[in-house]
Amino acid sequence: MKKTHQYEYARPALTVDIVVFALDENDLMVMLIQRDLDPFEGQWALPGGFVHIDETLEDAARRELQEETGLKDIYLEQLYTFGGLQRDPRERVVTVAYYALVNLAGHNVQANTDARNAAWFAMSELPELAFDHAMILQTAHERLRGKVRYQPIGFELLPEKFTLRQLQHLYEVILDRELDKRNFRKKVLSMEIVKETNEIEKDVAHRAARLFRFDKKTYDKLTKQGFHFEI
Amino acid sequence: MKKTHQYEYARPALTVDIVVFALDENDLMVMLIQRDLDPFEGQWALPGGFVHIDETLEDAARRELQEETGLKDIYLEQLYTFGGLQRDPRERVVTVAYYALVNLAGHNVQANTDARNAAWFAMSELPELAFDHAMILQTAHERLRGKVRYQPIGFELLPEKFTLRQLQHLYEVILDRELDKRNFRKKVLSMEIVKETNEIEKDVAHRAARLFRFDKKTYDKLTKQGFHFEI
DNA sequence: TCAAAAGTGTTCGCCCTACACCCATGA
DNA sequence: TCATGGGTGTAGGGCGAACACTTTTGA
Repeated sequence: MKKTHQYEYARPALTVDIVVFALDENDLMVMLIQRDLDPFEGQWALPGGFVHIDETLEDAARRELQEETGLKDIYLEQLYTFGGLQRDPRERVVTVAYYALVNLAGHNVQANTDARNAAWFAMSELPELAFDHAMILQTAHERLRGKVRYQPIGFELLPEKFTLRQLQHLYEVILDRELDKRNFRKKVLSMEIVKETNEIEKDVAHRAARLFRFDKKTYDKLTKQGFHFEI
Repeated sequence: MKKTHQYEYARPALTVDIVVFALDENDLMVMLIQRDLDPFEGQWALPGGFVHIDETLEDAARRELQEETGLKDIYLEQLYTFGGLQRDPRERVVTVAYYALVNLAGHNVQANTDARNAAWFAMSELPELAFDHAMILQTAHERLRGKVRYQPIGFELLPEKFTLRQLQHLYEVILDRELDKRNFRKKVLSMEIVKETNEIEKDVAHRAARLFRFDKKTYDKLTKQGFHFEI
């Protein structure tokens, strides 16, 4: 790196923080880390950490996620950059926040030894959060609510094969309102991006539902033709 | 500031860049600055600069805008944060991009002496841009196209009082398609957020159109009641 | 009186909504 | 056979799309 800076002023520190969402039976869940260092020692916080000089922002977010929670290869999207002056009591820290969506069943967080301080919390039963993480989490929640309706990102919260009831439940939890079963099915199936498999659910004490999967290829093709996903 | 950093690694530099949009008779315009320093000396670039240690990101964006273009008190919103490793040939620079909307008629850029290197360009006739600013501009353009349809931000590009034809033209330019005059008027007027004034346009060589204004108070009230703007 | 843009109404089809019953399966 | 959720059809209303003519004004 050349030493030809125009400005030699003090620089803010730069971090990433990640809001990881998942879907429980009944709740939207978020992954939190219990801090083992000051400040806010013992309090819960979003996973995250400093951006290294030789990694992109998304790389930093993925690295921190893996280190702190064991999660990898998951859907990740930039959320917003928080630059308030008093975010961190130690010094000026600007953080680029990301949000991630995972399928709870497919990722065993507890298996990772580094993740012993990580845990899932229901959005309705959150602990007090360190720093301004409550605000970041709220921003992420609003973004998810808004975006899930016009981008097919909800599928990231489900296993590869899912029932239409599961999909409907997902929207009901995120949008926080009930949907009509018949209308929901008609709408989803009329878009051709959710394809029937010939498998059915297992181990249920009643008629087993058919499993479907999201057909990304068809979605991409239709999108190029001007198709617009919307629930 | 206490000197208790956990990490003393090299830090990326942090800047802000701003995409300022305005509306000409026929085109969407963007404000660019001709660089007078290396790198990219003489090339056009987005206004922007380094974030000071004691100012928020938005404050930095507003300060740079005023210094470089003379624009102030305008609509400004965070766009995206760009953190690629090779954005700046000198060193690692992360930039928080904003976009701004201004009413061309209301802001005389040329009046500001510091803005002698600033100029408006039609989006259809852009010069080559410094750094990764072409990508930032493209991202801003996509955001504007997407957002203008479901948030009443388009009014920021018009004078306080405007004709429905002007408003329609705005949407036609940004969305890049023609709209039906009758349907457009019906839709806009059926939402009660655009109010008739009793003034008419001046100095036109034909029947003068009535002037309208955006009623933010009513918009906020309706929004609280669940109303959702959409064109 | 002409040119140029302002301003207005109606029909049609589609999609969203609301709503109730039969079906398949495991216990 | 019963309990549980899976799965389907239809009618009505509202909204967006398509479309053409009259009005007003200044030149």
